[in-house]
Amino acid sequence: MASNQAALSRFLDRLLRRSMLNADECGAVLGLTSHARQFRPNFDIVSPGETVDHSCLVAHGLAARYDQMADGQRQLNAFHIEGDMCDLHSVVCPTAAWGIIAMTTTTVLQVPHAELRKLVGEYPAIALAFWREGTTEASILAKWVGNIGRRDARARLAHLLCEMGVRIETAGLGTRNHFWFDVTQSNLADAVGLTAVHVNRMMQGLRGDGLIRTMSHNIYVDDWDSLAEAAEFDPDYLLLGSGKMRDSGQQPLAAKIA
Amino acid sequence: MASNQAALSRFLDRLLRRSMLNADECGAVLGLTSHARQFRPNFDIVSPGETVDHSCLVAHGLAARYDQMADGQRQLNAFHIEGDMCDLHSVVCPTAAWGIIAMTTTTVLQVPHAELRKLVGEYPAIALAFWREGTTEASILAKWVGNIGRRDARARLAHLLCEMGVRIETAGLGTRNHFWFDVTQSNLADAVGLTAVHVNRMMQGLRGDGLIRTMSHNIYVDDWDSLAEAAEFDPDYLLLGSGKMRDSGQQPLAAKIA
DNA sequence: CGGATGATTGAGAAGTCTCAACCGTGGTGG
DNA sequence: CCACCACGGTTGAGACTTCTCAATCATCCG
Repeated sequence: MASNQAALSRFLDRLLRRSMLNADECGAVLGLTSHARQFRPNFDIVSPGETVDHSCLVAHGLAARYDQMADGQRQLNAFHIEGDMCDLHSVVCPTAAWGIIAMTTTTVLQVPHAELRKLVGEYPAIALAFWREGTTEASILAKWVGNIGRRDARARLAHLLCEMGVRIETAGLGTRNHFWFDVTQSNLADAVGLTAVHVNRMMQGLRGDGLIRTMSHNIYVDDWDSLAEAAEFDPDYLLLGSGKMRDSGQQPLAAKIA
Repeated sequence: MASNQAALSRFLDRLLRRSMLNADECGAVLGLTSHARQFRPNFDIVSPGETVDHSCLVAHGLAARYDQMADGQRQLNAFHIEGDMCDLHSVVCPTAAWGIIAMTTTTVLQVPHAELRKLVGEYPAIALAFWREGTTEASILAKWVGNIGRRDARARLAHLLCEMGVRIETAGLGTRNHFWFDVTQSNLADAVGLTAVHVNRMMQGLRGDGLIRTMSHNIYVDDWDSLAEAAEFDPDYLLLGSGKMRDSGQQPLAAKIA
């Protein structure tokens, strides 16, 4: 279970990025039991409409949440990197309309809802930390709505690359200037609401202008500032700002220290 | 404060639609204190990036959450009808990247975070109900991503009208066949990622095909089935399904009864 | 070597945007 | 009470982005 521990530790790190938890609470998170499962690329981790009794922690690989259209088209609406509990909200809403799919070969840890509910019941600060994670998800989704609704193809792609770069860097899995992002151009198209053909041309544009290079699913951002400018990227919506909160004390950290 | 009570009651109804709360918990929600404020159309209820110490309950009117682009373009990513606490997540994330704007003349009740935190600390079931509300928001946002990313103009508008119809009907503020929706075509455009001109033509199309009629911001849906079909509308994502949950018992209602 | 998958290219079609004008209505000031 | 103004809805024409379809190329793997 060594690898399970490593993944739980990543998950805890993610929680601690936005919420303060004390030693007991951290221990409780690390004490979660889980069952590892591996998924091949393009296989469903959770099928649309499925009712689940566990949440999925991405231990290795890359997963995405998606919405399926009647004509078979697909729209991705989130990427889940290592340490993300992609299904955390299923604790309170066990039947979701969306599905979760493995982008690359992906190992997930299935954590029983019963255990998560127990945590939430025993530690109010964890309940609020989980709620805060959900709010972060919503904030990212809202940004995606704007990105897809109001930006052209080039900016959409640039924005997605900026987001993934910052998230991966924050999670300690790479840097914003070089990270591993194992998606096909067709997947990218499904994420930004474009066609694979058009994504191809726009990526050529970004490469041609010297903003990025791509080598076998490694993204090298050679000119971060220009990429961020093309994307109108402002990381505030990732809610990584200073306001880390301690909920048992019912006070923001800053207020508590003062 | 009679009108404040009415609004809190609508908010409680909304919570009870997806979560089971006992008499104490209901009483606690209804006992929230609040300060009413009125906003004229197109005025910010919450400005982008603002840090707030209260949440906003829409008591009368219509509000929308939005993302502002650098060139002044705007993308709406949610509508908030009467009884919606549009800012509930600000309890755990007081600084949001988005703004909230009044669509029509709107009265909101500002509820201090301190009170909401107290509720959440005292009643675990309320904490989970709030988390569940946030999850619902995220589910709707995810659907919007798909709607904007993967559907054409006509379907996007049809989907928005279906969503608002069902939400308004569920909230008891109208029916899906006739409801009040006080937005300009320009607002609609900002919601579905189109141009006001194109929204105009598409609305003419929906009217011309006999699906809807519009009269001074009243929407009459004359052919719901066709509208839903044009939209590929499936209300599951609104999470209004049967699975109402009682969280103190840590069991879904169905399981508890069984 | 053969086959599969993903990236790339080209050309024409379609959907949506832009700009500019005009119309209808409700509110306002003289 | 009326003229005027502002705003929102409507229309037209041309431009531009993105899509569609189909073919070719490159790489990986058995």
